[in-house]
Amino acid sequence: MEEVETCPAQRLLKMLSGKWKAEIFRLSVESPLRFNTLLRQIQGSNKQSLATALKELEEEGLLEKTTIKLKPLHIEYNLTEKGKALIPVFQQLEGLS
Amino acid sequence: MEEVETCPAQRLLKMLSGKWKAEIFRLSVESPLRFNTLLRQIQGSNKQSLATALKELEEEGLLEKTTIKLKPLHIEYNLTEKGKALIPVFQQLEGLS
DNA sequence: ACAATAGGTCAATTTTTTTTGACTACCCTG
DNA sequence: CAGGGTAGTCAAAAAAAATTGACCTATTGT
Repeated sequence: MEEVETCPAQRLLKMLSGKWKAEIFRLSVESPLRFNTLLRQIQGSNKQSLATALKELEEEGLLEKTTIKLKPLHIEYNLTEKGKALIPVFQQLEGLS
Repeated sequence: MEEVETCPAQRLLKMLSGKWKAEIFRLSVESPLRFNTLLRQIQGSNKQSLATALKELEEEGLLEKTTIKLKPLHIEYNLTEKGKALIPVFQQLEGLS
């Protein structure tokens, strides 16, 4: 399908609007995320959806994936600077809810 | 389906993320909107989608519908105060795009 | 060695969103 | 009174997003 891209905020807005993204984002502000922990934290979600959401947030440059090579050897997702720049946007949205 | 509503920004975010909403919003900042004009302005859109988007934006309290009872007798959609409060949110989003 | 945990992928299905086309009804102009 | 503009609605179809269940690999703990 032909994407025409008129409004500059549209793409970002659409990317953020997936069913679990806002919640993932909110949790990422509190602490680094881990996949299975997230799966347990967000009731009603599922692997596939979380995997897709995390990948898209990563591709958008809002989260970054790090392999922690010590002790239990796991993966962490952290907010990037661009991600942190979105915090006030969420706060404003919450203020209007 | 059971909606659980965890993140407060989620509902608003989802409501704003429809395919044509950002563009409708952007145009509404410039001037009052009229249905058929919008249909011509937003290439690729269609009646049904615009009607749905306008209704949802209205229900959310971001736009208000007014019947202009003079001259050509038509309907206008204008940004409400709540709608105007969203302008800086869009600006921030555009800044990050 | 065995089972559990972590972090996923894939294909198929279901649900939601968007689009299409047909159809209304009310003015206004020539 | 015919044609055009305005502002829609409705049902059906198509497209996109979300969910399910099976499967997979690697690392740990016992």
